[in-house]
Amino acid sequence: MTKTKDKNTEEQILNAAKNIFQTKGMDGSRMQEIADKAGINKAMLHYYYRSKQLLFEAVFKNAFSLLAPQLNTILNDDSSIEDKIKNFTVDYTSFMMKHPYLPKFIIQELNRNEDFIKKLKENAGFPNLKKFKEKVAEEIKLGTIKPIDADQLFVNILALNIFPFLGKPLIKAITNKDENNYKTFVNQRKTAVADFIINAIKTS
Amino acid sequence: MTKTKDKNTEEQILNAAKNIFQTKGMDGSRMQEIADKAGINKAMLHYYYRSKQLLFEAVFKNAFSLLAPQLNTILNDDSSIEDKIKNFTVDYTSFMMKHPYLPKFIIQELNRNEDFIKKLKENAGFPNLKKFKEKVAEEIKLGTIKPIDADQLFVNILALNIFPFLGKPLIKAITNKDENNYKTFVNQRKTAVADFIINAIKTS
DNA sequence: ATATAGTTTAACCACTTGGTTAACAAAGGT
DNA sequence: ACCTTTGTTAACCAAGTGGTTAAACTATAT
Repeated sequence: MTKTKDKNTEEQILNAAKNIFQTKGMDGSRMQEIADKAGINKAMLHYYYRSKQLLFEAVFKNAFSLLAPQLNTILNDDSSIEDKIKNFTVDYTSFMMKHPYLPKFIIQELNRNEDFIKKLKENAGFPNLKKFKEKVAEEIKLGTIKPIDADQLFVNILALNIFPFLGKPLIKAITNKDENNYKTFVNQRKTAVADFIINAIKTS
Repeated sequence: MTKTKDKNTEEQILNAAKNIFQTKGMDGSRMQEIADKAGINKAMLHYYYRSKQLLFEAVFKNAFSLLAPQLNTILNDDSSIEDKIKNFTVDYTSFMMKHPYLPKFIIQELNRNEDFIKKLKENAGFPNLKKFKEKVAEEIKLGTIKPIDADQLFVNILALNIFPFLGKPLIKAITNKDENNYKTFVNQRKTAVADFIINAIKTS
């Protein structure tokens, strides 16, 4: 409905496609709806992107290329585990509050087509756990954190940060929060989650 | 394709519909495909369930009625927070390993149609946090656990337990695990997650 | 046996879907 | 000016979509 003007057609289409695909998913989206939102003829979608599948892939890769760097910061920098967790939790949550559809879009579409991730894995910049694992091993040896499997720790960090954006309708219902309460709740998690994780792993 | 015989038609349809809807979602599922899997004529779907929407709702309610009791155990029993967490983590993960599509199906469809949860909320047996909150407050007062917002704790528990079933393709790719490794990984979480949470909240 | 009600099917229908086409307009180079 | 390339549109198309129908089959009661 609302069309964002003043851009060249190709970018216009990509923006509209982002909007529709990310809210409705591949299966729930219609080419006509994307064309309408872009304010152009449906044939233009095919002129620039050939098919729904290719247009979708353009949107998906674009979305994933926003998520991956978020993960890489925690994985590849040289700070302590504690700092990694603190920074990641604040940064990731702040970022996702600006792009609330991103996590569900990526998770949902990866579940729909598991082959998709294979292509992404070949890309440079795909998240790699090597350095993170070394750092965890090092800090366990130093005694600053308790023994824990690095994969488990990584998944825990991810889970605590991503889940509020995936399970929002369920959480809102169970905890009886309206949109505003929920926003406050998620904001509090920026520090609450970091504290929680650090308490769980730091040596007492 | 594979049809499970020896049941009355209505149940046959519901089983096929479960199978298709839970793997492909409402938008990605076709009535013809459900009919094929049930081994019956497509008209029978409408004979017994009137429309795709109603058939879907039958499947969804059925699925949610499996999930809700899982949550209620942790919320409504009288055991200590520590025992709640230990039991829930083992029980929930074991249950979901048998029904791996359930979490993504429910989360995805709740995101697709946020109104849906309103109907569910009216149902008796919809998860309620009252007793859990009281228990958390009590243990904080007693000093057995550190001060923490009960909603945050609840979401943390949920996140750590559910996320591995939502983000499986992503986690598998990042942690470089095949199907078998992943199964082992999730199995280890039955105790690892409980320990993690308890470490995070117990008073030192 | 025969009527009655419930069950099942093949064929059909209107509409939507992704995608194509042919004609046309705009721009750019010569 | 003229031609070629690029961008854009309305109209169209075949395949698929959820849903309906009328006829046939099955069982059960009378």
